Amino acid sequence: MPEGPSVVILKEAVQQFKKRKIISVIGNSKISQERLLNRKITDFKSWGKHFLICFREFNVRIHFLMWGSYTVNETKDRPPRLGLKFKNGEINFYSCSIKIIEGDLNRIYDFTADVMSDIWDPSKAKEKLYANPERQVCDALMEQDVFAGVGNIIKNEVLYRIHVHPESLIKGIPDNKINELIDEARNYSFDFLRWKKKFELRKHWLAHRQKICGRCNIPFMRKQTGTKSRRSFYCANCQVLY
DNA sequence: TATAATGTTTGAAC
DNA sequence: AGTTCAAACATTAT
Repeated sequence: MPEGPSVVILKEAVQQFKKRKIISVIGNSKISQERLLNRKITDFKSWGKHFLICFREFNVRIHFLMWGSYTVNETKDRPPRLGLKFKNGEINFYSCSIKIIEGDLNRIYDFTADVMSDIWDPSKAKEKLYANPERQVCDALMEQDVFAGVGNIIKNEVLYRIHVHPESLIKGIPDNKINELIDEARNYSFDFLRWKKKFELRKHWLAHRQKICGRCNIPFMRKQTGTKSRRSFYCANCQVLY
């Protein structure tokens, strides 16, 4: 369930529990369950891939890592890591990482770095990119401090869209391409959101897990790239190595 | 059935 | 002391 747009979908799915009191807490997470019991949720927020349940004096951070999932008003056939019940329904979180964050979220998170945020700031992203000119673009795009919410699917699709080879160094990429990179990181994320809501995300993949380049009609490269060593799918012909 | 994969943190090893 | 790297976490589609 990982990338940023999926967390936005979750946030929308739980709006019915905003301002509601938790009447039961279950789960095998290490966090204190009694801390949540009888507390009212003030808001749900997200920062990149982080889902945040806000209370008056603290927050619960949920990270789904690679295989985490959730259900709303349903259960799976195994105990949740955290399950919250309300008078009007329930949310269950499975195989995720859960942490309490004390105090004000703005002290921890820079929401202008979240590609899905209303206050996303592309100029700050650009500064952060140029602060590490030797970095490969495939690593830079996945850097959560720069592009919070971007994961491997978005990385592959963005680089294909803008015809840039994943192993290009930031310092070699022309300035107007850097602008395109930043714009598409956000654009594609919103396309991802729209398609995922219609359960047709995969249908629109042009690079991720694809075998043939639709533009050149030749086989895609598939390689672990960058220091993060994540899979890149790219066309060695039409994606330029800068 | 075995494998690989939308991710991150931790702590050991160098 | 700073960097690198494997392990751990745990699910599901292919």
